Amino acid sequence: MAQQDGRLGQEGMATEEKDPKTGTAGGTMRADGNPDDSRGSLFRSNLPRPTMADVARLSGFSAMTVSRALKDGASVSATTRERILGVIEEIGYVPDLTAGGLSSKRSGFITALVPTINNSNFSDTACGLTDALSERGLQLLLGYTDYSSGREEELISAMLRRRPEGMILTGGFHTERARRLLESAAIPIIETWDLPEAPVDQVVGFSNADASRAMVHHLVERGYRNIGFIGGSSNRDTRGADRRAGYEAAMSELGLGEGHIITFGTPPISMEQGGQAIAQMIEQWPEVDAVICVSDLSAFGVIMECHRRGWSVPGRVAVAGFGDFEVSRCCWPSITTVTVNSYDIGKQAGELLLSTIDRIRAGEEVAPATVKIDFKVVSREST
Amino acid sequence: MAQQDGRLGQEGMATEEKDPKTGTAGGTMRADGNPDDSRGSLFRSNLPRPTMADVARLSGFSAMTVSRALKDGASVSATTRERILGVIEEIGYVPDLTAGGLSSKRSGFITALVPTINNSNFSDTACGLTDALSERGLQLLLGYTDYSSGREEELISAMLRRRPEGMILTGGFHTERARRLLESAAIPIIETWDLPEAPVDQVVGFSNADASRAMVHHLVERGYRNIGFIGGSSNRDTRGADRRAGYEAAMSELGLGEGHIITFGTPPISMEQGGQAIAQMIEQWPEVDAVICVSDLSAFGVIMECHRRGWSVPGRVAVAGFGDFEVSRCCWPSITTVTVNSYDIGKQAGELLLSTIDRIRAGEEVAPATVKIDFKVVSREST
DNA sequence: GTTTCGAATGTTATCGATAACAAATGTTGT
DNA sequence: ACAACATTTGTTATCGATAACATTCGAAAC
Repeated sequence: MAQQDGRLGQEGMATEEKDPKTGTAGGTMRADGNPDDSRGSLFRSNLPRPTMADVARLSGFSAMTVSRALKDGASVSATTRERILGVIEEIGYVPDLTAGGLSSKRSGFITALVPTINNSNFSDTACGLTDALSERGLQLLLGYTDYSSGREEELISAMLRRRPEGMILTGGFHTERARRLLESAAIPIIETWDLPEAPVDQVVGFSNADASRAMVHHLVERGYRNIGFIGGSSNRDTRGADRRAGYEAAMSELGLGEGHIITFGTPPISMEQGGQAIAQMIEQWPEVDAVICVSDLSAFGVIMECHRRGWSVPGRVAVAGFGDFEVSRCCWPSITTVTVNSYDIGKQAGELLLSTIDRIRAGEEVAPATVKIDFKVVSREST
Repeated sequence: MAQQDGRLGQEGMATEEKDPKTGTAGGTMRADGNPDDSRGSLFRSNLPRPTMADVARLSGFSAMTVSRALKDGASVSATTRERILGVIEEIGYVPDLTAGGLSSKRSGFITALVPTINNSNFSDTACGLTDALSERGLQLLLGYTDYSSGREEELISAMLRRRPEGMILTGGFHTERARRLLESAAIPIIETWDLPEAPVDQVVGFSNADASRAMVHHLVERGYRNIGFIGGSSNRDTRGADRRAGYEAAMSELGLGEGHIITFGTPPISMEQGGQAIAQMIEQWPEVDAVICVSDLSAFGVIMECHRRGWSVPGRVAVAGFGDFEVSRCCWPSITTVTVNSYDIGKQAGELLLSTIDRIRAGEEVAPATVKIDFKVVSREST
C-alpha cells in the first residue's frame, strides 16, 4: 500500500502561455520545442508498478485467486471478488497482459494488414474487424503495406513475433517467404477483398474481375460502346489489376474490341492522377464515350477535370468508379460505382476468425471456408 | 531438428471453383460460407513452435548467446552469429517478443489513439508516427475513440495492459479517470492536434481557435462580411468546438456581430450533412456571403449542394474548409482551407516520444515540451 | 454421523525470453 | 613470459501472470 505513494504526487500544471498571433497565415511548417514551461514530469519516474502479487498480499488472498477474480467464468465467492476488486481500485493495479499471455499462450492479438489505412474502404474494414474482435477482448494490431508485397513480408515477420492468434490479409498475392512464414505460424489466416486462386487458408472476399465485368455490362446496357479504363500501373495493386483484367475480358466477350487503357502512376491512384489520365485518354482516343476508373477517387478526379475542360458528364463521356466512397455519392454528378460493404468484410472476417479459433481450440478439424461478399453496381448520374 | 518436422508438411491447395455470375448487380449483401473446398489446414495444428532453447541446442551454444546473436550491438563472434542465424533460418525460428518484453521490461509498443482512422488527417498522422517509430523497431498499437471520451478512457485502460512505452493522444480533453490512469502509467504521453491549457505531459499541436480566427481574417480581407460557420454539435469534437470558438471570437473582435452558426449532427460531420447545413443556413440567414466549415469534407458537401441549387461559389456564397484534404485541392471550385501537415504531427510526435524515452532511460529529468505545428490558410477558388 | 461431492482457495511449475553476474578465452604491452 | 584487460560465452535468477494439480471446507445425501 505504501509502495505506490509518491508516484501519484500532485504536480503543478502551469497554464500554457498563449500566443494567438503565431502561425497565422504564412511561413512553412516549423516546429520548435519550448521546454520553458513547467508541467511536472515526476509521474514519469521509473518506480515499479503494482503487480498481482501486491494485490494478493494486500487483499489477503493468493495471486491465483486474484487472477480468478479478474476472469469471467471463474469460481470465486462474491465477497472475495469484491474485496479484491476493492484493493485493485485502491492501488491502481493494471494487469499485465504480456505476462498473462506468455503463461496462457494466448496473446490476445489479431493482426490485420491492409494496403493503406488512408482509404475509407480499408479503414471501414478495419473498423468492422475491431468491432468483431473487441467483443471477445481481442486487440487488433494494424499494419499497412503500401501496396508492396515486400513490405507485407516484413510486416508478417514482425507481427508474428507478437504471436497473434490469427491474421487478416488483404488480397491473395504474397511472396514465397511470406507464405512459408504464414504456414509455420500455424494460426488461422484470412485473405480478404479478393478470391485468390490458391488461398493460404480462409477467404472473405469477392471477385474484382467479375465486379469490373458487371460494370462493363451496365455501361453497354446504357448504350455506351467505346469504353475505356483508367487504372494504376499494376503488379502492385493486384485488385486493381484484376479489375482491369475483368474489363478486358468483358470487352472482348462482348465484341467491343481490345478496349482503351490508360495506366498511371503507382497505386493508390489519386484524384489528381485521374484528372491527368482522362485528358490523356480523350487525346489518344477521342471516340471514347465512357470510362471505368479503378476507384471512385480517380473517377472523381476525372469528373472534376471534365468540368474544367467543359466536357459534360455523362454527355461527352460517362464515368464509373469503384468502391462507393462518400465522395461518389455526394459529388455532382454523383458517380456510378460498384458498392461493396467494406465494413462487412471486416466484420465477417473477424467473426470467421473467432469461430475458427474456437473450433481449433475445441480440437475440431476446420475445413477452410470461403465467404463470398456480394457487390452491386449502383447506377447514378455520371452514366 | 526433428521437432518441427511434419508441421510444415505440404498440403493440397485445391483451386477454387469460380462462379463468375454470382453477385452481378442485384441482391443485398449476402455472405455464405461454402466449406466444401479442400484446402488443407494441417498447418494449423497446435504443435509447439521452436524456441530459443531449440536454437541453442541445435547450434551448440547457450540460449543467452542466441539472444545476443539476435541483438544489434551485442558481442558475439562473427562465426557464432553466422552459425546461429543458419540454424534459425533452417528451423524457422521466430523470436517471441512477448517473452522478451516481459524480461526486459520493454514492450516495444507505443499506443496511439485517434478519433477515427477513416479521416485522412488522422491516418496521415498515424503514418507519420509509424514511420518515426519503426526506425527503432517499435510497433504502433492504434485505437480509435469515435470522438468519445468514454471510449477513450476504455481504450487507455485496455492499452495500458500491454505496457506501452509511450502514448499518443488526440486532443486535450480526457476524463478524470483517464488522466489518473495516464499519470500512474508513468510513461511519456503526447497530446496532439491541439494546444491544451492543462496538458497531461508533452504536446505536439496547434491552436484550432487561432486557425479558425485566421480564416475569418482571410475572408474579411477578401471583402466578405456576413460570415457563417457550419460544424457538428460540439462537446464531443473539442477541436471542432475550438474552431467554432475561434470563429466567434474573431467575428466579435472585428465587430461583425455574433455570427451565424449551424450545428449539425455528431462529428465527424459528413459531406451530406454539409449539404443539408448550407441549405438551412441560407434559408435562415439569406444575407450570408461566406461560410467556414469545420472540415473540408463538409465544405465539399456545401459546394455540391450549391451546384445543385444553382448557387454559384464563391459568387453567391464563398466556402472555406479545414484540413486540406485531397478533395479540396481537386474539386471544382477548389476549396480555400487551412492546411496542417498531418503527417508531420505524427512524425514529430514520434520523434519527441523517442527522444523522451531515451532521456528518461538515461536518467535525465525531462521537462515536458510543447512543439507547435504551423498551419496556413491556403487561398483557392472557393473564396 | 459418516460419506460424498462440489465450490473456493492455495501451491508449484512454467511460459520464453533477458539481465546480471561469472567464467573462460584471447590479446596486448612491456 | 606474465600481468592486465577486452572479448566471447555460460549460468542463474527473474519478469508477471496462468495452468494444473492439491487442498480445504461446508453442505447435501444416505
